[in-house]
Amino acid sequence: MARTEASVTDAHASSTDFSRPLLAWYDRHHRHLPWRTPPAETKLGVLPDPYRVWLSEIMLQQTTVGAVKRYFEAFVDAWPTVEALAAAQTDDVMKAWAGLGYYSRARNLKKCAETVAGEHGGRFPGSEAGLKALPGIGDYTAAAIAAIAFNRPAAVVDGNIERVVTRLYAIETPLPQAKPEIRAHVAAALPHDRPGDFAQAMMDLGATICTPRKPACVLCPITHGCTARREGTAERFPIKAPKTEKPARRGAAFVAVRADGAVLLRRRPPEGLLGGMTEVPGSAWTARHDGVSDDTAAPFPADWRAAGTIRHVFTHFALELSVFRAELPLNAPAGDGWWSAPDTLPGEALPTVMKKAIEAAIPGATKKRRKG
DNA sequence: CATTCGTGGAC
DNA sequence: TGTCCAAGAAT
Repeated sequence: MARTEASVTDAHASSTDFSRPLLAWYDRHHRHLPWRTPPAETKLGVLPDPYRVWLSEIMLQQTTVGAVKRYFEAFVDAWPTVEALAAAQTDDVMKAWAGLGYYSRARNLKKCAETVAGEHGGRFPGSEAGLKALPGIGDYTAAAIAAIAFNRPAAVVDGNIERVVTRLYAIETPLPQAKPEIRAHVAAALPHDRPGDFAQAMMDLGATICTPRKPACVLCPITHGCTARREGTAERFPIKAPKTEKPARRGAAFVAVRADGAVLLRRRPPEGLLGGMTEVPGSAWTARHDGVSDDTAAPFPADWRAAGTIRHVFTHFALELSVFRAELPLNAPAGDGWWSAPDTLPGEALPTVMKKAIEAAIPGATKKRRKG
């Protein structure tokens, strides 16, 4: 059944002007986050430190607020300014990032800090174009920093805002096709007095009310102009293209344990999967099964013994890793890698899949001990 | 425009 | 256990 002309007109007229009720809701119900300046202060003209905004935005790319908080605190403790981060050792940055995922973000974070410190006098550009020219900063992050840290009228569009807007206007076009249309709606609604609060209000709304499943429409401050709400179809949006299934890969990992408990590690290539991170020696990860149930792929001859199998799911494939363990003498060579003692192992730049492999061979070896 | 790039929590 | 997916960027 076709929509009446009156309902379309009404929906459009009320939806384009949702910024005021949204901001009023944000003033009362905003989330308290370590990197955020609350609206009571932004309304007085107090803006957050661009360094902290940038750091949080990079960490929050495809990553939940809950996971980011600890890392954010650790980073600002270790490196309080962009100059401090620029002067840091890249390996220390990778170690601090270990476990957060998408490690190209950490590599670009360091490059970006060096550029800002070295070529911009330690100050982040305030324009979207200037920000987007920096490593690791794309459309979303440039707009977010411009709006939040500099109060520039930038149209911020993240996953939350895509969901909110596609529901407000019942946009049937699938993502990412619908992105320009979504951006136009955001730009049309943008309140020029509070662009930073508006962006954060939209994201808070998406994170706490306009959620992917079971949205709390009864609590929504802009439900009045929402087409999907009126039609009872909120949960259908946003429409997304079907995703391809993940292939399986297999491989072997070798945990060499020296007589003093040290473990043999090596560095992965700087680009690509887990680029620049630390690993134990292992085979290639292939779709085939050969050479993973025995020690034929071992980096050197030793008394390799099966220590179990671990599974880990990456973004685009699932991995099954056969883990082997061998005891090596104190004078065993490290080759291209290094021996990491039991007290240094937990602090290494080990991605989660590698911690799982080491844990299979040496339970507890990668756990960080609490002081005291 | 499609792929590649992690991880852990929610349901 | 499986599935989705979270403040996306680079190529």
